[in-house]
Amino acid sequence: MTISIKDVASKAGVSTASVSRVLSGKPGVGKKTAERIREVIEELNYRPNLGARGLVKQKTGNIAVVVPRGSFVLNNPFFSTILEGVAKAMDQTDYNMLMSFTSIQQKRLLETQAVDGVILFSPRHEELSLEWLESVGLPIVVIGSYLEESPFPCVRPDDEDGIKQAVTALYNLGHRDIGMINGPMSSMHSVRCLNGYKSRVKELELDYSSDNVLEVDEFDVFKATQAMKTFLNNNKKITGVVCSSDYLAIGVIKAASMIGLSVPEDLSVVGADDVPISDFITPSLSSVHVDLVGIGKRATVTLMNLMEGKQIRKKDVVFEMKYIDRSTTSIPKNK
Amino acid sequence: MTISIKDVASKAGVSTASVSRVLSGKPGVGKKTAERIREVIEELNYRPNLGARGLVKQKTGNIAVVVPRGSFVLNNPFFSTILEGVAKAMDQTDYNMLMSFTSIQQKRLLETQAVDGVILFSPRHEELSLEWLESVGLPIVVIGSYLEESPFPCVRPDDEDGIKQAVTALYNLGHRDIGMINGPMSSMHSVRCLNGYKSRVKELELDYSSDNVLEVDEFDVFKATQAMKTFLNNNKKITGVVCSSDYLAIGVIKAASMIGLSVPEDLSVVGADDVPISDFITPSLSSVHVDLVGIGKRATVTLMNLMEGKQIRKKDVVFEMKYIDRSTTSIPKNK
DNA sequence: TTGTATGCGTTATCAT
DNA sequence: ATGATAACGCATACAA
Repeated sequence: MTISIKDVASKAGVSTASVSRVLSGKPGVGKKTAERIREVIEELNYRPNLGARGLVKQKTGNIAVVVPRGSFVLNNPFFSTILEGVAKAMDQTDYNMLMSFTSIQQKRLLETQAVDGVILFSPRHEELSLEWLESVGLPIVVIGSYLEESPFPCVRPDDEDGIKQAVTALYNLGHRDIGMINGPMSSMHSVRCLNGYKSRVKELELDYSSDNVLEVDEFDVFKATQAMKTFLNNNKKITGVVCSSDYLAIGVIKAASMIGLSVPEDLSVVGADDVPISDFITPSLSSVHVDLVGIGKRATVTLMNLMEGKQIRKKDVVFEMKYIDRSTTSIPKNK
Repeated sequence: MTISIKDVASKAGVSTASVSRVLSGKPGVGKKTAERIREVIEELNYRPNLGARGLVKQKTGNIAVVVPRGSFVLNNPFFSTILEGVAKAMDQTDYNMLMSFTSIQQKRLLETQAVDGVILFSPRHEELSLEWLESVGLPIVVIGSYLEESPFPCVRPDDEDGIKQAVTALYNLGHRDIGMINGPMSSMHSVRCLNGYKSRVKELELDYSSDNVLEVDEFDVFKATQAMKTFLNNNKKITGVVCSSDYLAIGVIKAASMIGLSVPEDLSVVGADDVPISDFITPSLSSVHVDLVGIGKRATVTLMNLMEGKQIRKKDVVFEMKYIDRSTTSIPKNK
């Protein structure tokens, strides 16, 4: 019993064409008739059917937000903060946000002409194939970088430099044995972070050893914490650690406390990305800040431009990072 | 240049009707022709246009997840954890998740026949009018309770009992001066929590005073923290506080640390809902646990049933809560 | 079993 | 300025 354009047309005594014209604000309809039509629309509380419109215009009016790795991400403040930016920017447009978490959903979403464009949160190598992504032929903007050879515009933090700043900050405090907690190397993000760590450590003429870096999977918080515990136990000389995410940093703090190390007295910890909660927990987390909300907004705007056929100036937009000194870092204790 | 059902029909040398039939797995098509059609579909990599299908079937295939109060919620683990449950359950269905954060978006989404049903995160009184919600005539399930007179099925934590348990736990530890940090009373949740606090305090024959409860708006974290500081300063006799959410509890811990109170030595803190990060921070937060993911799942399943026209047995599903003793609570210090 | 024809709610083209 | 009418891509009632 939905009310259609025909209903308002007949009630207003005009053709559907005219109604459609006033609906889309197109010229070619008399002032008086237009007025009458508007009244009827109001009266009947008519709302156009977006699906039908989409059918003829070949546009759906919604864009897909594709986040791999399951719904886990929702509880990761890194993602949710960027998502906040995406949502805010999207509110400025006429598009709706279609979220999908599983690959089955994602495939269906992108293949069934259900969206006009997609925002893709950087998948890992094994997750979404570049080939398939290209084959769907949709405008795509990726957040957080994917593969080097990806043809899609990308918006991301300068994570490599971020980690460098973190190492430097620790060094300046007097730390000489600096460890690193990283995510899995199947993600470009982790690769970049490791690069940053390595190169800065060498620049500072500290000795680099793979023993000092721990690679964990953030999905399994429990396993990750366990790994950190043994890592810290096996590397007693480490006085400070940099992490590739705040999430991991919070885990390290927990692991440290479990084995009787206090932060920052016994161990300095710095995170990365500076998610909102990092300033909120006690002690507040030293981190390398980046405008995550801005990244989400920028990605959305870029996608809009892409969909309008505009030329994209920068195919790779990187947001600068900045070290924030808070309460999980201090001068190393003499051992 | 999208490929349609006609293309596969002609290439297979059959009518679109037959193609449509195999597509929807309906009987009435020969084994051999069906096979041929399937081959062509594969060959052409044909995918049905969901919009067109929706037009004729009067279904869109997606459901709206309506979260009021802006994208703020994304960074609130309470919401994102429930959302995780919604997403997981949704993955089991053929529906897509359309998220909306602003009221303009929400109106458009629900009015333009863009969705078949909606999951509504409990709005505050002033946000979404019951009248309007009913007028759109969509199947709606609300999460976390809305208005008493709401006709929509609802899934929520037993927050009233949760707060009672929190008060009791503190009492059993020896606390006699127990404060409360609550959200704004425009939300049913806060109303319920206050009720629980009041009634249990009276049952325990502690004296109730409105001076002992602070009402803050969780949106403005900064302001909230400030308010908590002055609250704690003005109520030195309080040795323990219960909070209507873990989010607030984390804030209290920060406020306490700012004015030199240590948790739990000087002040015991209990949260509510037990979001994942609460067990992860240091010291880990004592809280009243509830299966948030389960709530999300349950709401989704209920919505599915509602859309299928099934009779809903329980119009009000409440999930029980259970106190979890962790590290932010202890025996009160003698003053 | 298979095909034809119509309609779903719009927009757009072409007449008038 | 206005109105028929043909698409859009699909499902289905009805014929064959």
